Amino acid sequence: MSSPCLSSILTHANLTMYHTGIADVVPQQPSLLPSINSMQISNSTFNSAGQWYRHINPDCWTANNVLEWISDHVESTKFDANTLSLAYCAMDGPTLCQMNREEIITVFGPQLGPHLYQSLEEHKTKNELQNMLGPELRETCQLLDNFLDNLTYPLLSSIRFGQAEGVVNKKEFAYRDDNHFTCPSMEPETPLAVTEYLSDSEYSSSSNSGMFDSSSPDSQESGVGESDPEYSYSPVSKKGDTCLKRPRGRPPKISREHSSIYDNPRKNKHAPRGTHLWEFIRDILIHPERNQGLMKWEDRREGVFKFLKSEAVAQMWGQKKKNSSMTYEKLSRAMRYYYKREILERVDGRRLVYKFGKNSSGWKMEEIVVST
DNA sequence: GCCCTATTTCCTGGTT
DNA sequence: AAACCAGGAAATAGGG
Repeated sequence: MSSPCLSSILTHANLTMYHTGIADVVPQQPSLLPSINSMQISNSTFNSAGQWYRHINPDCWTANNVLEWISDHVESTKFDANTLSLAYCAMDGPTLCQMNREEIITVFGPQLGPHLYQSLEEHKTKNELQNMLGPELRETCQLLDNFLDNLTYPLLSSIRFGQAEGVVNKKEFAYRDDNHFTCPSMEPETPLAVTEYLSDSEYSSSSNSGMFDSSSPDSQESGVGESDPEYSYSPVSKKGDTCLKRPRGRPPKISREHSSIYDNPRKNKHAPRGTHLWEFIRDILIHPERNQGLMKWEDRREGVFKFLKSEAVAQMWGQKKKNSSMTYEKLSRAMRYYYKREILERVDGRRLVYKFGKNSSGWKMEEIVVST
C-alpha cells in the first residue's frame, strides 16, 4: 500500500479530534506533528504473539494492549504500517472505547479504520457476553480463542509439535498418551496444532496424508502405543498381515502416576460434569463473532445449524476432552445418540445439518436475553 | 463394587 | 471415490 495520502489523513485526523474533544490521545499542537509523525512504525515493529488483549475487556486495555490489537489487524489486513503513526496507537482502552466509528476511521484511515471499529465492537460484545455467562461457556470461548489463534498462527503451534515432520501424528500422540507414552515437549493444555486453516476437504485430505486419518481402518490400526499388547501393532501393517486388531471402545485412560504431568494441578479430584457435546456445539453457535466459519445457523429460530468445518470442530471437541484422536465421524455418532433423547432432531437429506430438539436449551434468543 | 449416563470407538451398510 | 449418515455393539470415565 502506498502512503501518498498519509499526511492529509493525519492532518485531518488531528483537526477532527481537536474538534471532537479527543485530541488528548494525539498531539494537540500542530507544531508537534512532524516529530510525532517521524515516529513511524513498520510492520516488523509489531509482534502479534502476545494477544493478551483478547482476554481483557477493551475498557481495561492498556496502551500496549491497544498496540497489540492494532498490530493484529495490520497483519491480517496486510495494511502498510509505515503509514501509521505511533502516536495514534498510544491511546489506552478507555480512550479507544469512547471513540465512535467515524472517529476511529478518521484516526486510522478508511482502510484500517472500519476493520478496527468492527473488531472493537466484537471484543466489547464478547466481553459483555462472557461476563454474563457461566464458567463452562467461558471455557468454550477460551477454547475457541486458543484454537483460532493456532489457525491464525500455525507456525507457533507447528514448532511445538516439531515442524520438521510437516504434518504431525496427532493420533500417535493420543494413543501414546493413553498407553503411557508421552511426548516430553508437549505441555499440559497445549492446543492442537493445525498446520493451515483448511477447508473441510483440505483438512481431511491433509489428515489422511498424515496421521490422524479417521476414514481408513488401516490407518486407525497404526499409531498405537507398543507397550500394551492389546494395542500393539506392526508399523508396516497392511491388510492381511499380522497386525492385531484394536479392541472396541475407548482406550483405557493412563493412570494417575503416569498422567501427572498432564493433569491440571488445579483440577478437582471430582471434577464437575463437563459441558456436554450439545452444549459445546451450542456455545460455539451463540458466539458468532468467535466461531469464524466453523459452524453457522441455518435457521436460528428453529434451531437448525450446520457444520462448516466439521473436522475442525471435532478437533476442538477433542481438545476439550483431551482426546486428540477425535474426528467428525466419532463426534457425529455422539450427535446421533441425541436424536433418541430429543436433544437433537433429525434433518433429513441435508449433510452436516442438525437441529436442536425440545430437550436442548440455551440457544434461543429469548433464553439468552432472559438469562442476562 | 455396582449401576447409570454420556460418550468414544469400531463397524457394516446405505446415501449423496 | 469420498464424505457423510444411520445405528448396533462394546468399551471407558465419572458420578451417585
